[in-house]
Amino acid sequence: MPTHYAPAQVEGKLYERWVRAGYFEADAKSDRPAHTIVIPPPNVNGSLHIGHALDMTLQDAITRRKRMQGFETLWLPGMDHAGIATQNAVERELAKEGLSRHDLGREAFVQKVWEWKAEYGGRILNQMRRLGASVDWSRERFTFDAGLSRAVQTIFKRLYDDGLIYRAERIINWCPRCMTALSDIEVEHQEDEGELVSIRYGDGTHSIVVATTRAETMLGDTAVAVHPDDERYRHLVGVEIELPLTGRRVPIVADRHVDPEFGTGAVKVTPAHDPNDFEIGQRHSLPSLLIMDERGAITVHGPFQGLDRFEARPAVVAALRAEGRIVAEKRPYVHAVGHCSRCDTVVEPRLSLQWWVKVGPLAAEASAAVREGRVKIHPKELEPRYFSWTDNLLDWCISRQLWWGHRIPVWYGPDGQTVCVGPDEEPPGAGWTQDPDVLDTWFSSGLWPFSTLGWPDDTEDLRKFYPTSVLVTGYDILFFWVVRMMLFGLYAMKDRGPVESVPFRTVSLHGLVRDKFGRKMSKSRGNGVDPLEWMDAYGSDAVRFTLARGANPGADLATSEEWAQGSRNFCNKVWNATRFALMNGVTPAALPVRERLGAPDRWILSRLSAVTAEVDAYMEDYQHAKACEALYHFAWDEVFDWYVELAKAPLARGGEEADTTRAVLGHVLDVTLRLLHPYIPYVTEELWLALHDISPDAGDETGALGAGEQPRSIVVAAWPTADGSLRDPAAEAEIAALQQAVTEVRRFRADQGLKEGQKVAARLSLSGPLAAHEAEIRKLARLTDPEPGFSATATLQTPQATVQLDLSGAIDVAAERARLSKDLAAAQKEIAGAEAKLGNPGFLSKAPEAVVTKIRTRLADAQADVARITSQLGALPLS
RNA sequence: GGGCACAUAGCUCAGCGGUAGAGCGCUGCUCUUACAAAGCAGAGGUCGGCGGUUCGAGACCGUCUGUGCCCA
Repeated sequence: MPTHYAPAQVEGKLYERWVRAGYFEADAKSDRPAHTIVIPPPNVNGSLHIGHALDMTLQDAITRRKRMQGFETLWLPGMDHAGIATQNAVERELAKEGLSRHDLGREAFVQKVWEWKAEYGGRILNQMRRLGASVDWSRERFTFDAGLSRAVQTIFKRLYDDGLIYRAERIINWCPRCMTALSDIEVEHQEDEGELVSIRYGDGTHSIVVATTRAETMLGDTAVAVHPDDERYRHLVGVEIELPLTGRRVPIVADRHVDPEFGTGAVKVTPAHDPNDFEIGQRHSLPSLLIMDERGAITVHGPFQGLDRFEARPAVVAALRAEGRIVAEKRPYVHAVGHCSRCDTVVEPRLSLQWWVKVGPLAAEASAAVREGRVKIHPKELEPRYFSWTDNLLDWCISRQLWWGHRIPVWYGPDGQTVCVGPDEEPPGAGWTQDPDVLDTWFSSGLWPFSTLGWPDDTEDLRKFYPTSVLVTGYDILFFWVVRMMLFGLYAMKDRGPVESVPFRTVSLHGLVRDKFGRKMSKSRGNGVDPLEWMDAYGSDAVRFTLARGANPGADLATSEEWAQGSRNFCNKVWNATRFALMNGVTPAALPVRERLGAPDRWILSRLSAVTAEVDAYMEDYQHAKACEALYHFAWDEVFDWYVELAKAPLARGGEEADTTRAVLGHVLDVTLRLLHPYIPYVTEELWLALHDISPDAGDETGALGAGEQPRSIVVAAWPTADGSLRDPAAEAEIAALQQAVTEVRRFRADQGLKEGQKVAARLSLSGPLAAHEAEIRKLARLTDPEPGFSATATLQTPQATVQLDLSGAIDVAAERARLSKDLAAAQKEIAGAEAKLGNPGFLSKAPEAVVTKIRTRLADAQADVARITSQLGALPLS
């Protein structure tokens, strides 16, 4: 075995072996209880970023533990078709050849996208393999597959027939670059610098000043609105005034939604290009004038026709200025502007005929499922965020003016008829045309927890694996994807009743991965990290451990290359500790009877039992950071640093004692590797196979294990359960005293500047159970037996040990005095604190008995420390 | 403007009513036969400010200041 773990040499080999053995494939016919996770489907055109790596690591850890626990585990992989992003990508390709999708035509273009997908799509799935994701590849799904498309058509038809999908003309978010409608959540609001221009409308008789950041929209104004109680304008309500540049006259209307405090208290009303203005228009039966085409160019006849909206804006302002209409200008004026989340183009609100989901009744169900505890949001602190969405959802615009996506299954007849076609129905014949639009990608990924299992058919998979057990995703996805799945799952599965219709029993939310200073990763900042580069440099396990170790529920995690290095170091430590064991002939064996175990054995087994219980509880509660932390410290500090050091002597002595030590070390390593496996699967598998003397190349791995069959991989080895009978407080106290004595001597040696290898003669006086450990203390503290002429030049004390040392010369009295004085001060402070409490009648009468006892013990210990340290100080030479 | 978080060691974060913790970084010393990707030892914090509740407050309540996020 090499002295360092080399991830690149084992990862690929092991992953292939796992897949070949079928460990990750779920069996719907199994009678084991199911544990299901569906992956939040990444974009078909995406590649693995650090956030995916975190999300997948956590899902894999959960899944691997459940698999080891004997659940029939399904972790289902797949991707979504990412309508806008994918269409954009292919259009960019076409543009290089000077072509647009319109040159190809709809059918040929969609075919082109499929070809593109076959060639470039799904890169991320291979990257998941590298990460070690134990997904069931036989069940890989794609939102645009035939089966999932059938699910989309089915639910569309049902919702349509139930009156929950309708078509209506409303203001939508329009992206003039993508040339499609967007839903509210696909719009990102950013603070942009713009201008606020105040314009005087009207003429000599009546005039009014309005302010706007979008001056060009005045071409589409059909009114000016003021608040009905606004004294300043009351006399103008009902009057028609001149709209500059257009030759039109528009009314002044009174509307309660106008804020009289903002600006002049009068607002221009452009019903076709602003959601609030549209509402005002509806209330006052105002006409709506569309003044731009789909690319955002002005369509109004006159000097501005054909100008892009951003060219038209200054042109309109200039024209107004020429007429003396500009009353005030504020520039720059910072305000929130909506941008397309796909291409960052400024979104244009636009009156448009689109398809909508009536969300109200569905959202009420989604809200109730969480309020009634049928679905748990973890951590609970994020529940308000969930409710803030489900309780305030507006109707969802689901149609997109794209070609890549599920086409809306609605046909229009020659005489204005409309028919929605179900999945097994024939479309109507000649003279009918299908709606040209496609559905929002989220419409299909909202079905993911059941469409992937074969819905709408009543499949074995669906019966076995739905509802899914837990959904693991970032809190930033809560409001769109999670809520969508809740809406659809509860609706599509309602026949199963309230408890069984939920898409998942728990939503486990993690945070965002940030840089080492806690800043958001971004392209402009250049602080993003490529998880693949880290995998190359430090191994997949190191990347996984770094992410899992930082994953506190619902909280962002800062990460940096140093921490990946630290995780790599940890993996290497595990490697070398196991390597040590193997070099000493350790193999897992039955634990010897208790009588044969020494105190170190009983101590480490006791700790193992405690840590097993702790880690198991943390993982059950999705507290990965804490589970990793507990494992890290147990493995490194306790097993590798102390137990392995204590094991060296008995191993060297040989005989039955060595056999016992080998058995205990083998057991502890075996369990520790299994506990670590969900987080660092590769190195633990490599070592576990070595420990069990199984060749990974033998090809003798078995899939589902039969009764009594030995696992040939840690992947299917049993998850450890804590053996409470191994708990041994006495042994823990005994080893703690040993550690205290050893550390005290080491500390003294370091303070005195003694070389590490320099032996020091010492006389030990050990009390209680510690008396049995003189040899261990001498070895670990590098103390030799006193020789004739021994002269104690320094004396060290711990509660159970007195160590006299012969340094054969003067010691550094000042250093020792400084040290002892510091300890003395600490002990005295402790006494003062304890005495203050015990002298307080309120404390004695009101504090719980256990706390009072604890303080009394602490006082006594501190008093003993003061006595001991004082005597040590007194014994020091004066100079 | 509305809402929700968060302020603890140099950095990033745990702790959430009864002795201030971790990782990294830092300071010494060591190639001690698993590991220098290591070992040993150590330094470092009036837990953002001010009030309050309590026998007792990083922890609970109020308030101020600062930061972040979501929505408008």
